Amino acid sequence: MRAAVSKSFPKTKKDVVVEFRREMIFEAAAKAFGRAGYEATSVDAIAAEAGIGKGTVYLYFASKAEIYLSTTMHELNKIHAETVRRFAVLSSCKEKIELFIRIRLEYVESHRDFCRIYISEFGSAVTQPDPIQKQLRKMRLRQADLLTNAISDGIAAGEIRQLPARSAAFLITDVTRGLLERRVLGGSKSYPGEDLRAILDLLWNGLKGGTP
Amino acid sequence: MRAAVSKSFPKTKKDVVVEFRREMIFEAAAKAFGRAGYEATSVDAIAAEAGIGKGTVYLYFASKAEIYLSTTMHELNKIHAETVRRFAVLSSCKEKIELFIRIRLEYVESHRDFCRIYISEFGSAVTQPDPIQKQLRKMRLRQADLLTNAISDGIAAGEIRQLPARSAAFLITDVTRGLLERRVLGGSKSYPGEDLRAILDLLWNGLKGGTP
Amino acid sequence: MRAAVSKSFPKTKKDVVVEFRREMIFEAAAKAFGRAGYEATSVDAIAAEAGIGKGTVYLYFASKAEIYLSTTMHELNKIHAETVRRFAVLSSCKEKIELFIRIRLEYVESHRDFCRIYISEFGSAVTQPDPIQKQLRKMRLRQADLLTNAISDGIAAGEIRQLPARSAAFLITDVTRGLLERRVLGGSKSYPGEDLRAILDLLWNGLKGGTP
Amino acid sequence: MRAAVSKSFPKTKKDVVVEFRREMIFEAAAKAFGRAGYEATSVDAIAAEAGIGKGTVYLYFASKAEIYLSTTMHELNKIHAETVRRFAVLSSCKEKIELFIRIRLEYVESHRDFCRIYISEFGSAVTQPDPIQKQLRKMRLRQADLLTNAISDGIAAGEIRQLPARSAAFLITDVTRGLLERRVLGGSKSYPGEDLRAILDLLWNGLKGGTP
DNA sequence: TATGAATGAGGCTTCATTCAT
DNA sequence: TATGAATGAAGCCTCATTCAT
Repeated sequence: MRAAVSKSFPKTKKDVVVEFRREMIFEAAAKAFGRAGYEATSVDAIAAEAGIGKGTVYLYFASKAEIYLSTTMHELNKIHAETVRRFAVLSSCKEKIELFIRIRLEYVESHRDFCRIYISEFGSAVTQPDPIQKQLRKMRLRQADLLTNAISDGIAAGEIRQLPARSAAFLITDVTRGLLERRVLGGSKSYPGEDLRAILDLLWNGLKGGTP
Repeated sequence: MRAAVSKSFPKTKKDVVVEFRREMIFEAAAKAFGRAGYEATSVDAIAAEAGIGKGTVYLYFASKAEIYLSTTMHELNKIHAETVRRFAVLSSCKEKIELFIRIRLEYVESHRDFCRIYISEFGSAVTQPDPIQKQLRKMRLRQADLLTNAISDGIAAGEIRQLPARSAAFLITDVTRGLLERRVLGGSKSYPGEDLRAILDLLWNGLKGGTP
Repeated sequence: MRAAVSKSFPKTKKDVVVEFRREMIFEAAAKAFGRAGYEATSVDAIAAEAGIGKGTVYLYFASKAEIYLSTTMHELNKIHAETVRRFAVLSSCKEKIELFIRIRLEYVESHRDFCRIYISEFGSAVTQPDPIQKQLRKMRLRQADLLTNAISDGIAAGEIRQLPARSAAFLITDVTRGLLERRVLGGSKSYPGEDLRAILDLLWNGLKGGTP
Repeated sequence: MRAAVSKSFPKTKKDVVVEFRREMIFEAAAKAFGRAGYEATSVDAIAAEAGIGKGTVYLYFASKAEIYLSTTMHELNKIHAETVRRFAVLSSCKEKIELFIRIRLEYVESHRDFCRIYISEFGSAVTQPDPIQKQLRKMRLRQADLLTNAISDGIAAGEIRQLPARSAAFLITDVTRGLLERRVLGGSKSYPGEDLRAILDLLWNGLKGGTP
């Protein structure tokens, strides 16, 4: 039994292995869930994708629901962390909004598998088992908060007009999701750059506001 | 899918009965799917909700997937039709956009059960079986087209500035979905009116454009 | 939905079918459990033994545990009922004890399959899941009570000497179980009649008491 | 099974270690099996109880079934040996019978964990895999033989009347098991002493016999 | 036409056993 | 020698679908 204190620092070899395995499974699960969604994905499929035995999965996760939730949180945390990190060096609200969207677009490009989760689960949170739903909602709020803060700052700085920051933040997250969705589903024939530029332009005009 | 026109004119009594039964099942399915999502809803549950036998459901639909798709399309068609109908009497783009959103908000209020489908399935379309996905995508495009046209008209009329109508249309549909989602999930504590007004304001400013 | 009143009398056709099916499964379950015990018997095996599909079993029983408990109670009830019925025409305690044992011996002969449950589960009650254990214990007590009463009556009638009726009753049930066990496992080479006669003689002498 | 004598005289150090380890596991297994029965006890649980690795268990036992059988035999051998040892100093049959039961009652008190095995497995022997069953039956016969001999001696000595010694012996073992069972399951509210005295009295009267 | 009993494939999870370290 | 991570067979149970009535 490892004492509470030792927990943070001296990673035992076992800890490393466990972390490695979990990461492996995260990746496989992201792919598998991304392909078919929560219900339609079997634990078998995840194990196969990870190239390990089905039983092995249960050494690292207690249940299918936990795999799902952990995988989703793991990825969302990464995106969140990167957003926070890169926000730090920016001062203007405009730049932050653009970066917010751009990070997610990049993510979608480089994580074709997981992005489907990113997109669909925010949406279909409606139908998930309850504990999962709660967590997902929390993550979503946390994401919106990044923007809410940026916008509030922008308002304070006179960069944008007086408006309800939170509503604006949600508007941006919603639009971002739609953008990603069209990228992934290929519904939009426009070059992503074009679509993005148009969206940003619209957003920005909306935020800056029609000063008569 | 039976197009109303396609089959020779006089609807037989049988056709009427069939239509009636299907309608019944649509309603029940909307409620049931809305409660729990596609996978977690059993055909049994739908039959029970409709007050008929499970076997009977299969006389009117070939499979669970078909029930789902048909139900979804049925509802979306109703929304679409109403939108078209009410667009007809409006001329300004601004009014149309507002109406587009308002119709959907009203819908959510009066169809608490089905609206979860409306919301989640646009999102989780990503993870549906392929034929379902295709149909849903088509519906989504058709919906966006209503706005695209309205916007194009607005541009032509000089009501709003020159901008890619399609991108703007998608932006509106995405924002609308987010709005509904927050209504249903109760994540937003703001009065719906407030949130809506803020969103409309933002949209409109974005569309009208920053005339310096 | 059948009203509460109608429950006892007019057996619907469905009730009959259900009863029939349950009986079928009881029989199969008795055989299967008898062969291998609770844990080692699969629901599949029971279904196969009954000649029906696995899913069908679950139309009549909620779980494996319920099958087990119901089957056991069903059989034990039959034995109990017969004992009660045949006790009614007897007056002497001696006869009752002999009948008690004889009924169970007959049962073992004619129900080779279930008798293993009868025997082992009284014994291995120790290791069953809790709700099962409780029920089994109750059945066992009920069985012993039949004898306790008979013995009390015998004491009152001066037929046997003063002694703790309950302890004596348990002694008889224990001995009976052992007798059956040896019959079923074939461990005893003595003719059953001999063993039985010896046991009865011992019991009777024990109960009647050493008249000096 | 390693008979102490069979292998050349000088026990190697290895033999000692092996014996030690097996003993450790016996103890742990007795506790674990006693808690939950054969099927519901995992090898993991046994290893944990013994404070060793799961793999280690398999260095000393070939399978779970072997652990079970060995453990049971180990305990039964201890009881048997003690019975033999303490029988040696007694001459009357009556004393021996009383001692036989008393030893087992004491055992139950001091080995709360294993006693459940002692009780249930004689009973559920019916449902064990065959090789286990055979061994258990043998142990049971050996146990009964102790009593058979004592009774035969008693008859020869005129201490008790002429009767089938073997049947009487079984009767005693059966009654003993029942006694223990009630102790462990707590079904009997009578003080154990009372129950025991009543049983002994009954037995003795039965054996000594009805003097006409 | 309407029904729901019957079915069995398939899903999640556990656990005895093996084997590389 | 000791370990425990890895495995996959096997178990319980659900549910979409069929079919005899």
